[in-house]
Amino acid sequence: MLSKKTKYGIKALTYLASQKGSKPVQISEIAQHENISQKFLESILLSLRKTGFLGSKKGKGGGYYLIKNPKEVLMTDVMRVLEGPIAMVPCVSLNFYEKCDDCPDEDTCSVHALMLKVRDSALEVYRNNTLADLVP
Amino acid sequence: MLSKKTKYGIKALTYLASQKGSKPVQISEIAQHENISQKFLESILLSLRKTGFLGSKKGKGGGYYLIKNPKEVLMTDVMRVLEGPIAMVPCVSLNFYEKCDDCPDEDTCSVHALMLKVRDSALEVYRNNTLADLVP
DNA sequence: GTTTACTCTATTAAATAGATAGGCTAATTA
DNA sequence: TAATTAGCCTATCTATTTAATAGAGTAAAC
Repeated sequence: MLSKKTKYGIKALTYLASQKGSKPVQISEIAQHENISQKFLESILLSLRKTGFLGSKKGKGGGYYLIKNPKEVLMTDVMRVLEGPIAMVPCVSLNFYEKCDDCPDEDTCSVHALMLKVRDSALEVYRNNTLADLVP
Repeated sequence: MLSKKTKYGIKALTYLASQKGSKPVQISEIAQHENISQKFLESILLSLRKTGFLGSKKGKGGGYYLIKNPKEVLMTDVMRVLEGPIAMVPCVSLNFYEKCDDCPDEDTCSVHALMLKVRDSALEVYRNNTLADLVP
């Protein structure tokens, strides 16, 4: 299940990507336009700023803006920051690998084998989609 | 994240599929071989029986056994029973569709568009894998 | 009729998601 | 410089879900 954090984050990013100029957009405007709890959105945008996707400006006329060109923002990166691992199981994760404590051997594990394929197929989708592709 | 229920369920199914004869296998044997809490496994196998994947036999010499040929058990069906929807968002689910209450229009929703692609790619994997493919 | 092993209900502990509250800080504008 | 605006940060709370566990009940085999 996709978390609301990720859902809201993607919506906010595409909203920013759809802006004409590069003027900062206020949190309240994004929250209203996308039907998101403003306080919750605050924390999401903050983490997107800390991870290098967004810049911000304080005070009157302030707000958030995209740092990169939407065409250069891979959904792989967005997903990893917002949702965490793309793999459904840590033992097939590229960026968040962890060994299963119950599984004696990954090479003969049926779950491992299946989830590896699922991860690859998801990765391909995310790699082939940038933020620009999501703007309607 | 894949739930342990699904993980254990798949392991149990592949263990049963790897059996030579079609004799019932006891819960305790599966639990031991796959490092699964026996009580938890009990409830999982029960639900797999109720959904038509397994048969069971009570009393001495009893246990669980596969009802169908492993080659005819699509992972799509296994996943839906154990994990629930394959889609990461209800609004792109084939079998568990639900409208998002916050989203005014699916056709212009960026999350919807992306998750549709992810669902399709996952579906393709599950459709092209049967239980037989998972046996090492 | 005793043993075996599945069946069912109930309970509980832990983790996580989602939301909310409130004060702080920096920048703008008058 | 004072007032206002809007992002920054920390803390807390509740609901839900997951995973595990306990224990009594029931059907079949021998």
